[in-house]
Amino acid sequence: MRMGEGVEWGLHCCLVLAWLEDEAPLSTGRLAALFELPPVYLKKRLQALVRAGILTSVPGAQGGFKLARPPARITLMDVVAAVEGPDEAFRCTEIRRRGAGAEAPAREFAHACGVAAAMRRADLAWRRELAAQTVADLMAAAPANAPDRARRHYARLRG
Amino acid sequence: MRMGEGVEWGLHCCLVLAWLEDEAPLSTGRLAALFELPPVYLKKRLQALVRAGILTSVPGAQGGFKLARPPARITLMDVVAAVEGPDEAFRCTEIRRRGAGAEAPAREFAHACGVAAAMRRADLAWRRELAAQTVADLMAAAPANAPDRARRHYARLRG
DNA sequence: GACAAACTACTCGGATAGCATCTGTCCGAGTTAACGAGG
DNA sequence: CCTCGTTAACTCGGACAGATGCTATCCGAGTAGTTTGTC
Repeated sequence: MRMGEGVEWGLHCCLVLAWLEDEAPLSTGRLAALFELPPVYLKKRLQALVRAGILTSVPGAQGGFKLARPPARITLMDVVAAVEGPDEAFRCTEIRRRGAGAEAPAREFAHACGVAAAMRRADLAWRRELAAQTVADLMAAAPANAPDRARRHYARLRG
Repeated sequence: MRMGEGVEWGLHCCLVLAWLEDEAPLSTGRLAALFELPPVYLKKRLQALVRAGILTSVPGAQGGFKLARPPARITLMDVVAAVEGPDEAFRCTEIRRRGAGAEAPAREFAHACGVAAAMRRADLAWRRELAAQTVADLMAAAPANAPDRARRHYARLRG
């Protein structure tokens, strides 16, 4: 059970986009250069964030990406769901109905499987924790000089 | 980010092993027949539970698997970690050090990356919820006649 | 100098390989229980 | 009746294909800003 690296990329990109909001929009190439990431593949991931309504894309020359709403209103849950998909990790295949369960009365399956319910409880706790943290919180936790460093590095890319 | 079906299989098998404790050990074939699962692949997953110390295997004729300790002392976290591996879903690749971060002083990386810390917080909430539930809790939540049905179905397999 | 057309730079979306992991199967080695032969 | 060796059933561990999803790249289509050409 492993999470793709697109989540890490997406969150760091949201952070940079929040710091360099006045430089917006930032192109894929510049954004990729800030973290030495493969530009084309990063673009694919950013497009997922656009589809989810977290970023907006500006086409044309000097185009790029910018945040669709203030950092305080972008939760980590939003980004994870956008990149990894909305469905939960555990998928119940209802094996309780197979084999020995085949002869059980149908009403016994009216309520959810106990195993699935337990896994769902854990999944909800995970989602609740992700939804409680925003990109603004990440900005507050970052080193004080990180924004300036990103801004300088970005200016060098433009020059 | 999807979890393999081995977790579902493992939990249901632990449940059956707890119900039919006096019939132990249960062979892979019989256990697989109770849920109509591919026997050989199920065995591979059960071996993972043995390596984790959740089950014990009895070799030889009339051999099979049984619980290594009482159901109340087997948490869902134990089973998930045994089947899916112990490492957490989010893996920080330290992209903060690449590109713009390359010129930052080394001491800035002494504490963990904010993004990784946030994801870790959610992961811990997930693990805490899994560790708080045991196989005994699953037994209590299951339908009252499910154990008897499993026992009858199992007796038919032996006959 | 003003306007329009062509041009450039960029993004979007899909199509396409390469790779890793998950799913599933097979086989040989080792272990135990049951059975049978011999004393 | 007891003992020992053989047979059978089972598990363990690893080795080996197929399927699925993730990583990564490329190309054509569309859009906005810029440049060039014409009046």
